[in-house]
This record gives sequence, C-alpha cells and structure tokens, in this order.
Amino acid sequence: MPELPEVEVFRKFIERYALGRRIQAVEVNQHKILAGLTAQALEKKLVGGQIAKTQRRGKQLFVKIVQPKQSVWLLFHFGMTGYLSWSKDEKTAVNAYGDPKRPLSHIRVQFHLDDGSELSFHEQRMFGKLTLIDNLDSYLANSKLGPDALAPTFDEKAFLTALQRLQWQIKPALMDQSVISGIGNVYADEILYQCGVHPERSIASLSASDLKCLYLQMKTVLQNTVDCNADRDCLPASYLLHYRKAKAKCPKDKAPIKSKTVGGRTTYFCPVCQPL
DNA sequence: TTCCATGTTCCGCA
DNA sequence: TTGCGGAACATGGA
Repeated sequence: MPELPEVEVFRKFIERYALGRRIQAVEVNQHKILAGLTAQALEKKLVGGQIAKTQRRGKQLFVKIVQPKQSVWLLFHFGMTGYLSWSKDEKTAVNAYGDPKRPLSHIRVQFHLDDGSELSFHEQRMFGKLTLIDNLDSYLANSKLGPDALAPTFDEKAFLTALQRLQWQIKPALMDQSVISGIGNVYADEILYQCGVHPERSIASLSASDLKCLYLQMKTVLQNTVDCNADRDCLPASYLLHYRKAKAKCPKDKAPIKSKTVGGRTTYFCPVCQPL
C-alpha cells in the first residue's frame, strides 16, 4: 500500500512529531525487519542522536540522525503494510494517516524520544525494512532508484527520456522503481485510467498527447493524494481506485471494470475508455 | 481451507 | 542484452 503519497505523508508526520527530538532508546521487537544489522548496532548508532532532517525518494524515507561526532541516516521502507505512529500516552496515540480505525498493532521498532513520546514503526506483513546509511548521497548515486515522480526536476522532458528508451508495456514501466520511483500498482492503474490508456499498450504505440497526459496525471494523482493526507476516501469519486473490486462499474461510462494480470500484478481498467 | 493481495528481488527463458 | 513471466518472502482476511 505505501506508495509515494503515503510515504510523503509519513515524512511529514515525522517532521511534525519528532523533528528536533533526541532518541533516548530504541526497542526492536522483530529483528528480521533490520536489513543487514543487529539491534545492538542500531541502538549504538542512534541513541543520543537528534532527529535533524527528513528526505524521501520514491517509496523510501530517510531520516538524518545527528550525533556529536558523526551523523547517520535511518532508511525506512514500508513494504506493503508498513506505517508509523506516535504517542505520548494512551490518549495521544495517533497513526500517520490520522485514521483512528487503524489498529496500533504489529510494532516492530520503537524509538523512545526525549520528550517522553514514542515513534513506532508498524509492519504487519514484514516486507518492510529498516536500516542505516552512512552517506546518503553515495547511497542514492549507487542505488538503482530512478528519479522521484514528484521531484520538480523530473519534468516532462525527463519523463519522456526515461520512458521512450524502453520497449515495454506502459504499466510495468510506470511501476519500475529504476525508471521512476514512487509509483506502485494502485496509482499506476489510476494514472492510466485518467488518460484512457490501456495498461498493456506498448510505450512505442503511445501518441505524444497520451504521453503528455500520463506525465500530467502522474503529477496530479500523486499530489492530490498527498494533499488528501493519503486518505483515499478524500479523492474524487471519478477515481478508479474506488472501484478496485469485483462487479464494479466505470464511473465514466458504467461499463464493467475488468481485472487482469499485467506485468505480474493485478490490474484494474475500463475496457471501454481504455481500449487496447 | 485455499486463495489472494501487495513491493521487491531473484531466477530462468526466449 | 532486453523483455517478460514466475517464484519467493510474511501474514491475515475473504
């Protein structure tokens, strides 16, 4: 679930509740979520450090922890079910979506802060990861992560350059994190639907106006979702994501929404307004 | 009870 | 080399 908009909401959540705080203790409930380091190593690097800065690339969230002698970046990846929460006591517990219905369970790592509050990393299905990075610039340079879909520098020209070198179907290309980072299954379907583009169209078959629309909707759909604090109920009723279920009808032309596997993922589309 | 969802990585095939 | 399909990972809900 956490795609770019959700992770951006998590980033803002940390800025709001934890920025400037010092980490007094780290509690790891599930060691498996730590990629390539031990709980002891994590604790040693973090305790006493100050949460100084946040940054995001695609679905990855980075939090800078500053120590007197050195600083380190915490890397959160939220997998499919990860999210954050913050609490000072039972009454103030709040999750990053501001959604009171989401249970505060499956806490894998907890950061105890110097104002007596706690920042918690929840991950039910354990596909998420938490790790440390010494040098963020070299990490990003060496990673295969493509440009962030919402980065201002990722403009229409860069979008075309990224896509047009590939002889792929459009949907897998939009979702490939080394091409563009941040778009997952749900928002890829949404962007294609808003432009009337069938998910299995080859990139080469798309017109200039198709590509322009995909660029604009990529920015619009993701930004709208961030503006909604990633609450999908707040998005327009004309969005396909409300109809990702059996027997749903297209909000535009009432045709039955179809689902099929494209690029290995369940894909929803309207066969009428997204012809092949 | 089995299947499915969801992101990422890896393996293998053409 | 490139494109693409499938498996594996973990877990709970349908």
